[in-house]
Amino acid sequence: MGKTPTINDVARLAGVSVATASRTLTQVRRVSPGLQERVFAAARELSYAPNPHARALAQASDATVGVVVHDISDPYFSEITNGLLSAADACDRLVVFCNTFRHPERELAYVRHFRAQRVQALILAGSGREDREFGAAMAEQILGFEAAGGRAVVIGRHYAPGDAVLPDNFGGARALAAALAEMGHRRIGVVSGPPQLTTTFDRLAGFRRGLEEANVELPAEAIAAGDFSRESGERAAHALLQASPGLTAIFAFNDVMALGVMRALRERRLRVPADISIAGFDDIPIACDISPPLTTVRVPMAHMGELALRMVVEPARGSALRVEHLPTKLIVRASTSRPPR
Amino acid sequence: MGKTPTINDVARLAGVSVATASRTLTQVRRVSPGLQERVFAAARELSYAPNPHARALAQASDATVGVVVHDISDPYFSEITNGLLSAADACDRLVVFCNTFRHPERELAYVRHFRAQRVQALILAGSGREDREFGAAMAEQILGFEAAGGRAVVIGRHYAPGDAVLPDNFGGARALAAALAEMGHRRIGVVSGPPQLTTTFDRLAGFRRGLEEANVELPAEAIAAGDFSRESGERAAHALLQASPGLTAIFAFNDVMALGVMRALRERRLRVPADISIAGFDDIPIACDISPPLTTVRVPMAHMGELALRMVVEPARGSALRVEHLPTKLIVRASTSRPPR
DNA sequence: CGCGATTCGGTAAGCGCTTACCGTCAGCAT
DNA sequence: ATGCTGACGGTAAGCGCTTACCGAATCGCG
Repeated sequence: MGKTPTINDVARLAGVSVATASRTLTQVRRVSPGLQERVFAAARELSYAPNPHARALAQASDATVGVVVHDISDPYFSEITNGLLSAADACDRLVVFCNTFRHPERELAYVRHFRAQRVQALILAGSGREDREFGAAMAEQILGFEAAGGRAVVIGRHYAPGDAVLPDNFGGARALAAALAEMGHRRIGVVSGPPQLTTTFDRLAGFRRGLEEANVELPAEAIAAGDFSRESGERAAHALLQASPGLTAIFAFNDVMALGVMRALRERRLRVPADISIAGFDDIPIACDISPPLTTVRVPMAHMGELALRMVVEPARGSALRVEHLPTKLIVRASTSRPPR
Repeated sequence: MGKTPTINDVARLAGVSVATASRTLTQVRRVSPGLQERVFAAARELSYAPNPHARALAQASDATVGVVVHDISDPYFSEITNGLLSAADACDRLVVFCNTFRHPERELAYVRHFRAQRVQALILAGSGREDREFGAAMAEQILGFEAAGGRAVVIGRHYAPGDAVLPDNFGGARALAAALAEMGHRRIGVVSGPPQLTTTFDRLAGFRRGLEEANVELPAEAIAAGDFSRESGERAAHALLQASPGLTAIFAFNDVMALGVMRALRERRLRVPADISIAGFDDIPIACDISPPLTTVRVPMAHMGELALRMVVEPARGSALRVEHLPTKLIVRASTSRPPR
């Protein structure tokens, strides 16, 4: 009848015990070639698929990888996700995603959920937060998770323990500052990200450093915070130009906001880059497709995803935390040029 | 010690049997208020989290929703996914994603995987295929899944049984054809999608119909197939202009390819829309942010995702297949205008 | 050729939960 | 009062798999 076959059926058909069937199927111990063959044949004949829950229950852990993402529809995260998924496919792992919609509580809730599910690995793919309380709560979760044998990797700088994949936000922003200064810009506006994110913090610090090194000032009113969404970029640009009409360049902390900034500039009939230059961060795929193509800092997003997945899957070697620093790269395109006059 | 608490611990602490504990926690049968209270208190005190695998094993089904997507980094799918996830969050469901990278075999493999996992619900979020063999194989999987009590929803027209969420690809393309003809275009190029996808089929059919109704021809050499990627759009546009230099408009079957087309036109020093008009399909978020803003057909992607999730989660009423037809809407922006002269 | 060492199958005990089934007892009609 | 019903707790049997443990068979060596 229609029942899905169990390992018992396989064992019976192969004429062996369930132990032998299980062992051949999981390769956990040598089984003589003859029996092995019979078991495989039986499994194939029944088109047997092991019940992952039973397996997870029996061995008290689940091979899937849990991923917590801020916002999957943000190209930054889609790219990371893409890398993650292709690496997962390569090593035959299943990945479960959760979207926090940028709510810290949800982030914690999802991590707790994954712990309950006994996933083997956990990837935090959002930025970390400059928030003591949150950091402590998350650290507790992660430590508990790892204490129970789980493996955790964070993407971006977190105050959570665990292996990490870190893009060089600081260096990228610094290089961009240097480049803008070099072009002759002296009055630069910044559309930053949510202040509590470490990503925002690092990009700002890097940009500041770069400007200092070039002796360019960055007054407080030339900084407006966005939330990494297009709309926020648009709003911030208007605010910025209101407060400091003489800006010759605007740096948005991600490309998505840079798109919003561009739109704001169009509304104000400012030409890019003739009247004002604009730069973003990330180098999302469409950055080179818009007109003018966007100057930005390339973050190897897909690669970060792949790396994170591989780190989480390969066995821990020793107990040393692994931290992979990934370089970012300044990509100068047509949206920036020397300032007018 | 560090063991995670089980329902036994909760029962013991509350001074009841595991059956009572389980029943209070799952609300499956009335339990007297007094005991109920004690169980909840015990669970809270131990910060008990049920083991989802044990639960899935015991009741032979798993509350998570499996989603099969073609390419999560394609904005079309990220938007659907976003809708899916927010609906899932609202009803407290976990969602597992798989990316097929557009390989039909993987699509089948993932569906099989989800069946093995006994997920309660399955969403096929990619386009269907005009492929008899594939359709049959998929239909078999879906039927088997549903026979075992699972619920399946497809997004887009599939040859698979199951509830469906269907955007009006035909109508949208037809409306666009009418609009272009109305503007005066007579020589229109098409960058279509992968020929085996039902989405491609329907958009082409709709566009054809619209042109016929306006007495505009669509010769075979004015159609080039892409694969929904930016690069393919760029290549196809070059091919098209090579073959038919006199085109006054190009319709790309999705916005991502339209971006590629735009780039190709820029390379050829053609102005949009002064020299040539261009239109896309989907209305992905950046469609209105590029310059010129893209004329396109809006597909309610996020809404489709939400709807699919809700359909899959709410109990089946009767055995009638539910099919939700969703309208699409022509959005005319600056990338189209009347043809030159 | 005997004996310990090794290999490899099988038996059975769980993993943590749900739920069929049974027993108890209060409440009610007769 | 008695018997019946219904409500509600508990007992225990799984769900499908892994794996510790045991014992039989095989091997190599002195």
